[in-house]
Amino acid sequence: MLDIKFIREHPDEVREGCRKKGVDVDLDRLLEVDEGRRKVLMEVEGLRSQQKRMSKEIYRKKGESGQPAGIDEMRDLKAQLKDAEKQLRPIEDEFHTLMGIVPNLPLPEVPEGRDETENVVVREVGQRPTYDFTPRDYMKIAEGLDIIDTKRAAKVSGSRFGYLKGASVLLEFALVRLAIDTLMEEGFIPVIPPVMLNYKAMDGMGYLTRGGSEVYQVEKDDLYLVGTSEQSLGAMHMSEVLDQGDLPRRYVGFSTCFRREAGSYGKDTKGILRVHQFDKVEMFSFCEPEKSRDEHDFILEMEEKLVRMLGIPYRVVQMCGGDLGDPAADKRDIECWMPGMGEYRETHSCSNCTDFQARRLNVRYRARGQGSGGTKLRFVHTLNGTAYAIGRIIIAIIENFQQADGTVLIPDVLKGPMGGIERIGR
RNA sequence: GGAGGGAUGGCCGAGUGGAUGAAGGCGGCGGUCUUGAAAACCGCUUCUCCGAAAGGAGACGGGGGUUCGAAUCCCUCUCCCUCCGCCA
Repeated sequence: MLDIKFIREHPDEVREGCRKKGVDVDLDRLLEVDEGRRKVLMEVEGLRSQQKRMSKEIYRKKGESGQPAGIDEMRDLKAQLKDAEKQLRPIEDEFHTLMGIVPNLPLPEVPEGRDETENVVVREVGQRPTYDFTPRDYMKIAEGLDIIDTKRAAKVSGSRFGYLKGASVLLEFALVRLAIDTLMEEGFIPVIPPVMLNYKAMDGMGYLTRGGSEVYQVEKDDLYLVGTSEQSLGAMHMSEVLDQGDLPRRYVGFSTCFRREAGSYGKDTKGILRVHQFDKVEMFSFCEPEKSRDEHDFILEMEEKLVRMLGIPYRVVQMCGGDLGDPAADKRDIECWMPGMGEYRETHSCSNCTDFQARRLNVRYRARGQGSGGTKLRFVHTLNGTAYAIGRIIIAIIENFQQADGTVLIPDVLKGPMGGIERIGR
């Protein structure tokens, strides 16, 4: 959610931001409704003011001569007030609906562009491995090693599911532990959050407006399955006031993620690259507004560190305006090199959502002012970033460290947590 | 699933129809004292919306009702807690 005052005072900036994101919002209608709303609001408040005054008058004169005067007029006034309030309601409803569909504005430095084809590669890091054989696709290797089984998953669940088995399970736990240990050293608080959220929390994170079809809903209980623990981590401090001294407040969450993948029919249908259910370690940060750009850099730095630790070559990609979701003001991805596929594939993503989610969720902090003024409430900024999306990192490990004989070498940092084994074989 | 209790400011907690936006405490901010700090003492401190301002309105979990007037009475929904049952 944006600030209506900001929209009112900078309509062109908002229009420009929506254009850059490629989102069509009827701003003129919003401004018109806002104006009407304020007019009716003033009327209602005027009537209420009058009612209050008269009511006090009646109270003051109570003791005097029997039935107090003015009660009949009050009944009239009340009817009038009810009328005005009834008029206000649909206006308020439309106002909130329109406010809800205005996306966050992209930061000025976000490049122009319609979709992912116009994202900008910022840098490439690491040496791509060379092979004296033709590198295979990860699923071929994984099936050979019997560590990923999508066929049986299809039998019991449908397409876009998978069983991780044997060494891939150990790999998952090792990765989770590595991510949590690494991030705890940086002050992140580890969290295992709920994977089901109520409407208020899910809507507050801004993923039901556009992209709502991605979300699984448990209708009977009116709950939503998270697509990422970002959603439950961000909503954790809903309606709270944080202390300035506690910022930035950084969490590392581990959870299963659920995505309907509606609209991606035919895309990445094989294997576990794009599935309905996967596990992910995720970073989330609440910080002061002035510091969110730095915090964004910091989260990207953590992501790169985690990828470098594994020794996987990658590139950093700056999202263009058209490829940002509703809540993001800025977003950068990491794409890992996948030798089997012969291309870079997205494994990480970090976004600065500025105060967009904080406004919707009402997450504020008490800012210490100098002098006698004391303190002031302000909205925090929220940021999120992938630590490890387990499935995709397993893919990257298999593809990058595959051997001619179909085995996979284990990155040094993972050997210990995997019980000292050097490679995955049969 | 059954029975009961509860939801008030940043937090705890009083308040059962009228000047209460809300006692008291904690916390926070400022000050006195001190070499400095702590303690003690004094003062200030709810938030949101409308308005250029003066000022006005709203908010005691959400929604509705009764009343001239509701934190306070009634209805309803949600959430939390306790006990019993079931259960990983």
